[in-house]
Amino acid sequence: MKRKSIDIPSCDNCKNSKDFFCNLSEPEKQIISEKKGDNFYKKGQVIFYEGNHANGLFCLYDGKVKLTKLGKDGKEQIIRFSKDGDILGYRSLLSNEPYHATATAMEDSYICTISKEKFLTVIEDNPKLSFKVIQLLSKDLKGAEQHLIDVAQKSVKERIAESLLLLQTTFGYLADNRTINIQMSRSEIADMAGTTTESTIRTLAQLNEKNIIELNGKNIVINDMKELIKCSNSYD
Amino acid sequence: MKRKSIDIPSCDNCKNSKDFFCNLSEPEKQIISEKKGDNFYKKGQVIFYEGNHANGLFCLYDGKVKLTKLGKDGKEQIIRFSKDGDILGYRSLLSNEPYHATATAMEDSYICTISKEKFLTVIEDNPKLSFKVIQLLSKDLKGAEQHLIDVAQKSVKERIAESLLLLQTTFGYLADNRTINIQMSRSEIADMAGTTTESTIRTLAQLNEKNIIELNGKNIVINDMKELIKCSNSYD
DNA sequence: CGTCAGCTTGATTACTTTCAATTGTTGTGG
DNA sequence: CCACAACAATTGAAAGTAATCAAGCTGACG
Repeated sequence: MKRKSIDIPSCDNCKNSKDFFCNLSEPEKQIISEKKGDNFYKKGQVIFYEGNHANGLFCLYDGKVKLTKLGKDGKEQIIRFSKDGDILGYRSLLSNEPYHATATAMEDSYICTISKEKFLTVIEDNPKLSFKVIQLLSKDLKGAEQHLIDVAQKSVKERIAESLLLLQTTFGYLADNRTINIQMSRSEIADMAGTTTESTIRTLAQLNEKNIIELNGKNIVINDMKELIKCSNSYD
Repeated sequence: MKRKSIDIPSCDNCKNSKDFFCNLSEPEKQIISEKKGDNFYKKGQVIFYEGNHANGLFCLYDGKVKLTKLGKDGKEQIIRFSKDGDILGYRSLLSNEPYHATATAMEDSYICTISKEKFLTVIEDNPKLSFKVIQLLSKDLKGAEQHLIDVAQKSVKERIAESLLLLQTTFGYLADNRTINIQMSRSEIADMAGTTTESTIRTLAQLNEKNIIELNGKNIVINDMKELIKCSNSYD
């Protein structure tokens, strides 16, 4: 099994210390970082399953994760992504409910685990951390509601364009500044846009035809961002 | 203008004191309840508009409210409902963003307003209130994600059935224990299910045909709950 | 070099929307 | 109280969109 060669996780390098956990006092940081579990997840490996009980918080040190929910006839729907510096699983943990979605590594990832107890200890005495959680939830909720309205009202073509734009804003470009920095199968893109693999393929082919995007296997290059936005019919 | 004859709002009778604000100390309750604005909203009246700046928290004493977002070509999408004892507008207030949705009274309603400053003062020193907010957001997020997957994967018939079920669980029945306790136009139901008015009418007619529901003008009676659930293809 | 999974394409079918026309309801002013 | 206007609900027919089904194709890998 090949591993990405990255530094071994340390909270000092972790983007989360600068963001989510930035308001922690030194003792609090100690509590969080000592004896945290840190794990390597291979591409495709599941971090937690929808319906399972939540007993920890996941801290994404490096990698890319998709959150999916099972829908009608077992069809998967991608509801959100996480990447370096994101926190995962805080919602189920705080509302004391089972995970509502399944988290899967989209590429080899390093993810640390913070136990429920430690996290709750720290958050109880730290209103600023609560506030961070509120902000995260607000952001997720806003995203979910926007996604909802997109799926409800847009055509397949518009949803595919929208999905590509979301992938770009979420994961950015490769070094060439043109290729979206994530590889997904056609069926994963379909799960994201809420359509079928076949329709996804046809739509991507159309966009390729018009030189709006360029397809290199699983790499997708955005040639004409302006036109892609127009295709997505964004109204915000 | 006719008004529903209800008691004038008092925090003592308000469901929110027993729920959202239940952990407040007496002095805190004083701060919140003194000089709060309380207002009557006529059916159809807008409480706040998408895009406007948030400067207060709304406390729904009595009534029913729909939250809508504008989508493609100005088509409305209903994203959520609020009713007696619900809090509105906390998200935009806490994340210091403009309202992301428009709130409209679906029937005559009494809604109190708590100023931003007062609310922030109280929440800063009250972790339990923060936690309440986190729980509300979690619940909304869960609902939005479920709604997303429903709209993305279900047929119009399933979505209409689902919408009726949601209306029932949200607003309950009238005294007869069979009629859904809310009146909506066909186009509002369409905005909820993410379809057109015509399709909504046809689908409701079908359900009526099969004696699963009964249509009395704007009143909808659920005759066969079991079958309606089956129609909605609920998988949870 | 064969196999398997993912990708692609075409044809057909099913479902929804759209458009147009009609009927029904409600509120208002005379 | 009636007539009218405005809006909501309904119905039918036609057009469009996307899903489904079936069949090749391709590339990675043992």
